[in-house]
Amino acid sequence: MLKIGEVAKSAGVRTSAIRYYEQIGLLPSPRRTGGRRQYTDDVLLRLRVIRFAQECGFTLGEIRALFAGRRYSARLQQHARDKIAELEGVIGRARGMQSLLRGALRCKCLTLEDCGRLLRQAGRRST
Amino acid sequence: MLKIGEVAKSAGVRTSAIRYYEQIGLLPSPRRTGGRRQYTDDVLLRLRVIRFAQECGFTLGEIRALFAGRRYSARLQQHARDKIAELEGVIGRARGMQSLLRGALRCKCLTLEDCGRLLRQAGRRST
DNA sequence: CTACGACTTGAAGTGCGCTTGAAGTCAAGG
DNA sequence: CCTTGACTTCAAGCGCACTTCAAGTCGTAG
Repeated sequence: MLKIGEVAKSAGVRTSAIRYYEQIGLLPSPRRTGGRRQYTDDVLLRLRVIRFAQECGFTLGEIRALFAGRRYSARLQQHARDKIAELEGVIGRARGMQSLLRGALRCKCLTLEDCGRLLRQAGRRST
Repeated sequence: MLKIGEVAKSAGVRTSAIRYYEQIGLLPSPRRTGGRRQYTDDVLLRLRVIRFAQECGFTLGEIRALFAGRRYSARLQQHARDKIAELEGVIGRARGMQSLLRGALRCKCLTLEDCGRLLRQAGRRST
């Protein structure tokens, strides 16, 4: 059993963030001993997934939905598929921005404006 | 010459956002006629770049820096190179999240927890 | 000339993801 | 027993990226 401080330390999150996650229903409310939260190791895994999903651009609300859904739920599976597609868009945009920046470096107009030719790629596809 | 409303419409941004961008120095303050902003077509290009960069995870502050820097500035070029590298990370994480979701779909534990094996990939590399 | 809508400014409000502060509680060490 | 420090709750505050509101101005159509 881990105290919140230990969890925070080993997960690299602040205790305030952990309490906040619990508050918004992203983490289950753990058993308490004398009012204090007692965590099992599971929470560390869960915090890792949360951080990871966050880094991929998921909001806490979306992550909560992923956790909360019943297994085998068609709606949830669809959500997952949508997200996979969305991430494809993220990747495409990131690649586009890379080539924009690389182009900018090459053509020395790193103010980006006036360098319209770089932006024709950029103009396409919005989210 | 375009009025703010026309710019907003053709760029798909709200006028409030345009004024906000100007306020924070992301868009230059345009010439005014009787107090009203008069834009040239340039602004449309600029707004496209702004939106695009935003979608790639740049903050408005960073985008402003990219615009503001003097051409040929070594510091700016370094910033661009750093960003290119950062985007590599973004792409990697997005791919990781995709395979996490795909794995979750396959193994039917779409609550993501209990599915620790999917997370070994996730555990690695932070930002 | 007047009415109307699109514009102006400045200030306050919004939602997200937390953080910070105040006031109090619990438990382990000296 | 008492102190210390990590914990508790609840409320307020913060930074970002805007939006909304209030009060007033401009210019064009009728």
